[in-house]
Amino acid sequence: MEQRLAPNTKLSEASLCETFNVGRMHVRRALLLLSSQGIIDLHSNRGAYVACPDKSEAQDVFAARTLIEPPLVRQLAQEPSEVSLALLTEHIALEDAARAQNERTEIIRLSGEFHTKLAQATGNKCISRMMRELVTRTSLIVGLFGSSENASCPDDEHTKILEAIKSRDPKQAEKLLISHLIHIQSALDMEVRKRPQDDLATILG
Amino acid sequence: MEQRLAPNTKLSEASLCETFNVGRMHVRRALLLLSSQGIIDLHSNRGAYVACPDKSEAQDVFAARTLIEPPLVRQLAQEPSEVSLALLTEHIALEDAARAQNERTEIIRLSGEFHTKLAQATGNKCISRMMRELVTRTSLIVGLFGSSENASCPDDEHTKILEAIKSRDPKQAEKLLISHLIHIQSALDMEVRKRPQDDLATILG
DNA sequence: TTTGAAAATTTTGTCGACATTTTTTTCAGT
DNA sequence: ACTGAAAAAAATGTCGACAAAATTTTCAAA
Repeated sequence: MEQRLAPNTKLSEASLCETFNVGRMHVRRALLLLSSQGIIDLHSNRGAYVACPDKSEAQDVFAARTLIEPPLVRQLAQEPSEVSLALLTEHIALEDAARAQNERTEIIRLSGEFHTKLAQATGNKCISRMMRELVTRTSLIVGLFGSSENASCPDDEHTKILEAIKSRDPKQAEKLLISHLIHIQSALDMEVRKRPQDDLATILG
Repeated sequence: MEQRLAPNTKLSEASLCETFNVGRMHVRRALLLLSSQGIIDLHSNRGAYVACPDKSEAQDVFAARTLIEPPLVRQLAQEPSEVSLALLTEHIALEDAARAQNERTEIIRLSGEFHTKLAQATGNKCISRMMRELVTRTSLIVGLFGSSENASCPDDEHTKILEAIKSRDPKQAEKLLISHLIHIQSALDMEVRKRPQDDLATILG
């Protein structure tokens, strides 16, 4: 989620055991679950690697989000609960703080998490789970295909979406969200992918 | 998917090992994956049980489907591939055949699978996977809350949806699908749930 | 130096044994 | 009989050892 692990990074069981001080069984369980979420790939007899989505997979993720998020936000803007609005407002504050302090990994994580929280605001566990998975995979894709600069810096787009929700304006919220998704996509270059990379222990410390 | 295993049925590791002639490791892996899909519940130190969704969870599943499937079908009806149409047509034939021969489990399975195949027809792997999970859980819910008679017998509703898609009529396809979903829901009684039940080995043979 | 096959090492996959927890059974006391 | 605590049985969780596969290294020949 924080893009600290580059796609194709090998996740060997031994390293993970050492890093997290747990037995192989726990590591294997975790890897199995992550692979079921499309976050890592499990190659038989060859180990686990951070997933490296190709163009087609990336398009599928965005198409799925384009299908789900607009009706989701529309619905949310119809009758948002006060609690949800408060949580989202709080989240925006965190995003701003992270941006102010220029904390790259934090910005990336929170940036995705906003969308997860939109889904949580519906109060629907299925939808939350689906969005969480889609957002995680999006993070991977942005890390792979994103131009290094503007790596998912929607600046105030989240703020505007939340404002539309607050003013109970479904049409506007949906419209802003759609253009937000398009904006994220347009910052990607699906043809050129970055270099796969290396050393696990160094990264996770 | 075929509703042969009632909610709350205990799935003990030993039984599963015997039934499928595999080691405990394989059984445990399978159980973990099934639990990640919400099909079974894993209680720590107490084993695996077929999930028994409560009213709220059931509503979440239907709300998720109501959110996703209409735009999905709308999109599909805009430009369906010939291959997809052929597959769906073929599927309807299977459904009719099963109904003609009155094969209960087959009817139930195919009935859900139609929706999965609608998702597959979009060619989007994410969407397919999400729908497959939602459909599976729906099957469980219908088994739990459904009045025993008309257990998911949409008769010709699937046929009509497919016809709307064939005639490139997104609005109509969406409309039919929405009422289809409502129809399924209305056959449920969320208040009265059926008896939890028993014996695994007998059922799976 | 380069190539390629064989050996050595490392890594993953599977199984069985044991510890822990839960469930069932037993059995004494009311 | 009925209750409830103790004992027995059964089930789950975890670990280490070994087998199988993949990767790296070694080393001889071109």
